[in-house]
Amino acid sequence: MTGKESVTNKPTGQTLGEYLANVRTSKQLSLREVEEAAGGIVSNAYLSQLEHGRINKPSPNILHSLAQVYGVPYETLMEKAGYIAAATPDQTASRRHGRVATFAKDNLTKEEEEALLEYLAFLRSKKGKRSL
Amino acid sequence: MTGKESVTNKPTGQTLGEYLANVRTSKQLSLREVEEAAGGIVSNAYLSQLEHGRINKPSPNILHSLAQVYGVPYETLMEKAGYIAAATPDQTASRRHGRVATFAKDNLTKEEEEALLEYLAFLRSKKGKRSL
DNA sequence: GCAGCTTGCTTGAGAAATTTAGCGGACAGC
DNA sequence: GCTGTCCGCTAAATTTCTCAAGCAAGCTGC
Repeated sequence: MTGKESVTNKPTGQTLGEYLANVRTSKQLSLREVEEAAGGIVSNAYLSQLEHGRINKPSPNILHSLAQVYGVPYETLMEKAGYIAAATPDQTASRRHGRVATFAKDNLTKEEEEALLEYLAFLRSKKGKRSL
Repeated sequence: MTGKESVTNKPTGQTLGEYLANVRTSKQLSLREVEEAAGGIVSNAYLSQLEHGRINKPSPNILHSLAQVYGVPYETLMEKAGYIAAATPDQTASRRHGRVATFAKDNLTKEEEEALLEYLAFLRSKKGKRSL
């Protein structure tokens, strides 16, 4: 499609539904077209409910899909859906981290690590299976 | 209800629930700890249902959150939840770099990862109890 | 004009997902 | 002993989401 982004939307007091409806009509897409463009992740029926405010908090993956299709920032939708509060333009992208990665690194003791390495070696030595 | 269902130690056939339970216990996290670490995106109650296979298709954002907290590849969870058709081991191995952070030394295949997690859980279960 | 077809949207029922509130058990401190 | 807190779990209530219609409007050819 022609990349015509003349969608002048100020994140003012628009609800999620209003906003979505606005963007869609601006781009002159039908509900069914959006459904298709989203790869079926949102049904046209569901979109309708969304635009009419019958659903308060669609799950983030739906919003993500719509953000893609509409070419609007994901954060905007997330904010309007009430997942992230307010959002001063400052903290849009980098919210809180730290905690998440903590577990990632590991809490293996040395013994455990050795045992696991050994076991892994064992696993690999007998690798002859072809399943899956 | 106390389904002792086949605890086949065949790592390949782990369900989403089994896998999640496995990872969590390996890391010695309680349900409520995970809830907290995920920023409240998954409730402890929900996690419990998840681990017991009472939920078929948790939404991708939940899975993503858990993947972050547990440090396991998102794709693995997505696949186990049935969103993407099972990838061949080869594809999975080379697909991305989020490999098991618990054991980042080696490049583990998905099967190996599962086997090791299971084994680790086994190791720790013998070793004694949690001292909090 | 009006049948038949298509396109855009809406609706309602029902199946899932997700949250809230609460249970009984284990364990520490008093 | 009690008391409080944490654990995993579950039943029930709420909400999201899907699916199968339905309605109105704009065609087309007759």
